[in-house]
Parts: sequence; structure tokens; C-alpha cells
Amino acid sequence: MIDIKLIRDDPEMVRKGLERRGDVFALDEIFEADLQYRQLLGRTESLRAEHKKASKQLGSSREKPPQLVEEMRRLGEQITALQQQTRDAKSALDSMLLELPNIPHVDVPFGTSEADNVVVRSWGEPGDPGFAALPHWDLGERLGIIDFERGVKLSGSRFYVLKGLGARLERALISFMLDVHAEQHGYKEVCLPAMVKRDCMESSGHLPKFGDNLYHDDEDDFWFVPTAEVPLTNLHRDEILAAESLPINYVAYTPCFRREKMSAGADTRGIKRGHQFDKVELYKFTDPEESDHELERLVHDAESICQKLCLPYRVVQLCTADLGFAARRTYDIEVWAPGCDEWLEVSSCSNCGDFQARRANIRYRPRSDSGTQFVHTLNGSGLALPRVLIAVLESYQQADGTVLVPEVLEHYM
RNA sequence: GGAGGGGUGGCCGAGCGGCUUAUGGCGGCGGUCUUGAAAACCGCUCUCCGGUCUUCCGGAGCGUGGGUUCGAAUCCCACCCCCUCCGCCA
Repeated sequence: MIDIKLIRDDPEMVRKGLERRGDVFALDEIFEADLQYRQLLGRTESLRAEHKKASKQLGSSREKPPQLVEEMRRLGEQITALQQQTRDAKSALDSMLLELPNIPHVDVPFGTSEADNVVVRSWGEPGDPGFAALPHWDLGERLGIIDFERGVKLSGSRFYVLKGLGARLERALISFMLDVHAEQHGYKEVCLPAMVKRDCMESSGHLPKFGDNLYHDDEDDFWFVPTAEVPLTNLHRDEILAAESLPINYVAYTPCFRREKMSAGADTRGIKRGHQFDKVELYKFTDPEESDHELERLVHDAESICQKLCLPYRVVQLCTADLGFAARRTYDIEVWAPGCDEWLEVSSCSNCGDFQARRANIRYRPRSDSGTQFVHTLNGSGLALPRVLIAVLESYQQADGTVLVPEVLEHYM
């Protein structure tokens, strides 16, 4: 959520910042709603002050003149009515604020589509294997490790079953990534609920705007997480963190569920995009001063997985038009998949600034004698599984159709 | 799911209609004393919102949301969570 005070004090800055995303936002309406809310609040509070004072006097005096009591009762009614109006005004304001995306950082390159994203560095060379590399769907079927037909039987299109060494490889990759981040990069491993309450989705920025992409259980009002970012953001909701504890780094494996209105025929082959997938997620709560620096570290931590797996990749900075709702700066990591002949997005690492922290009310105290301040939150995949599995299968395939196991995974297989 | 008990400040724990942001204790911070430390004593210790808003004024907050009342931490209703017992169950 954008700080309403920012909109009050410098609406043009906010407007210009948001417009760089390529959308138009009703800031004037918000400005008006805020004005109205504060007017109502002011009136409510002064009436309440009056009422409170009189009521205290009445309480400490012996006699209770019925005329005065009646007057007080009427005043009370007025306050209740005004209070309701104030509440309505506030929730109208809040619901508008919840729809506003984060303001892109000024350094983020301007763009109008993903075509304007910028490759900032790359590692490794997409090599020529010397034979026609097969796409993973062919490899997977030939090796009997990906069963598309039975996945569809169980759950419909875009579901698959991993079998034998395929399943084993999935598990090996999860363990490997968790171990690297927990043991070498200083993240604390956590195991999280994959179903959460509505509030969690609101804090992370997935609701109210993106409910279409989420799975929801009506009976118990559970929401299925589209990424571990959601429960991780909420881990410290409504807390004031100790300054010395920052940055707090977490790594978590969870399944992820996304409705994704996918057009039939697009990306249908293989396991690149499904309604359920596994992901290892990195997350940081940081001091605002440190968040940009910590984002660089987080990206490097994610990259190191590609390096250890010897998978060529590139790091892409998203332009203003391609930034996610909560993000103010994002780097994607794309890994080369020689079989399907494309760069696959395996990670998206974002600094959300105080956008989520404000929604989730996560603060810290810079000094023991100072007030509280919102922390910054950062998230990034480290990495997203099915696509890493694709890259491994396709990159490690041999001319004879077999697939080698990456050295770092050997003791996990 | 059924029955009973309970949710108060960083923690423990009083208060059960007005003088209560809330007794007391612990912890934390500052001070006195001391060569230093401890002990003892003294003082300070929540958050949010608004007001031409850094130590000023006002408002809100005792699980959450409603209600009764001139007045609610205290009474009523609903919901959530925790504990105990029973049932069910990986």
C-alpha cells in the first residue's frame, strides 16, 4: 500500500511514479476521499471530546438532571451516526488504496512492455550439444519419468505425474536448494501452510485485485498460496521487529497453486506452466536503508543455484511496465533450455519496499529511543522447480537419449 | 464435532459500570550511592490516528466485530483463538 501521506503531500510525484507503469490511476478520487475522511474524523473527534468531558462531569456529580442526560443521549446518537460515516469514508479510502500498485523505483528503466526489459548480465553459454536436443516432454516420456496422460486423468489439462527418477529429481532439487540457501547463504528454513486466510493475501498484495488467479475453498474460506511469498510476508504481520534482528532471511519450499487463465494451445506442451508447481522461495525483511543492497545479494543467492547446476542463465531487469503489483524493482533469472529452445523464467526477485510491510503492519525500531518504521520486504524464487527440472533434463541429455545427473545432485539421487 | 474454562501493556497478573491507559511484580532504560560492579533507593518505560504535527492539543485501542448506557476492560450478542475432558483421525 502506498502511504496516504505521500499522496496528500506530493500527489504529483505519486502520479508520475505510477504512470511509469503505463496505467492510469484515480488519484484525485483518493485525494478527495482522504479529505472527506479527515473532515469527518475531525468532527467526530471534537464531538466525542465534548461528550467525554461532559460525561465525566456527570459521573462525578451527585445529581443527574434528566434534561442534561437527555441532551447527552442525543449527542451520543449524533456521534454514533458520524462515527459510522467516518468508518465508511475510511473503508472507501482504504479499498481504493489497496488497488494501487507500488511505485517503481526511479532507477527502474522505463518501458511499455516486456520487450523493454533489460538483460543486465549473463552466465555460461548456451552450448551446442552436437546433436538435436530433445524437448523435455519427449525426453520425459521416453525415459518414463513424466506421465502426462495420467496427470490429465487425475486432474485435467496442465497436470502431470513425475515418476521414478523424475520424481526423485524433483525431490533432489528441492533438497539441494534448501540446503544451499540454509547452509551457505544464511537463510532460515521454514515449512509453511499452503492454505491461508484472506488477510494474508491482502498483505502480500494478491488481493483484492488478483483473486481471479487464486484457488479458494468456499467452505472454510481458505486461500491456496500462489507462492510462499504470501505466508512468508505474513510470518511477522503486526509485529515490531528488533532492529538487531534485521535482515531476517527465510527460505521455504511450498507447492504453489495458480488458476492462470491460459488460452488453450499456448504453452500447452510440457511442464513449464501448470496450476500446481513446487518452488523454493527466498525472503528477506530488511532495514529500508539496506533493501536495495539486499536485493542484489538475494539475486546472487538465487543465481548460485544455476551456477552450481551449470545451467547457463541471464539476469533481466524488468522495466516499469512489467513490474508486479507489489514490486518497486525486480530482476528475473532466466535459464537456457536447449530442448524447447527458450529462456525459462526460473526466478523473479523483487524489492517491495515498504509496500507489503505497510499492508501487513510489520515495523521495526531503528533506535531504542526512536519511533517505529516499516521494514522493507524482498522475495525471490530460489528457484522455481518444474522449469529447473526442464533445464536440467534438456541440458544434461546425451546423444543416446539418456540424461546425466548434475554433479551437485549426485548424493541427493 | 460435544462439554467446560480462559483471552488485559515486552512477560506475569489484578481490575468486573464512572476518579483506569489501566494497581502490583518481572524485565528494560536513566539516575543516586560506589574506585568499579552488585544490592538498595528514585524516576522513566505501549501503539495508532488526526490537528499548520519534532517533547503541544485532541481522539482511539483491555482477542475481533456489533449492541446496551450520559458513561464499558467491566453488562449483552456474534465470531476468532488458546487450555482441559470426550468423540473422530492421518
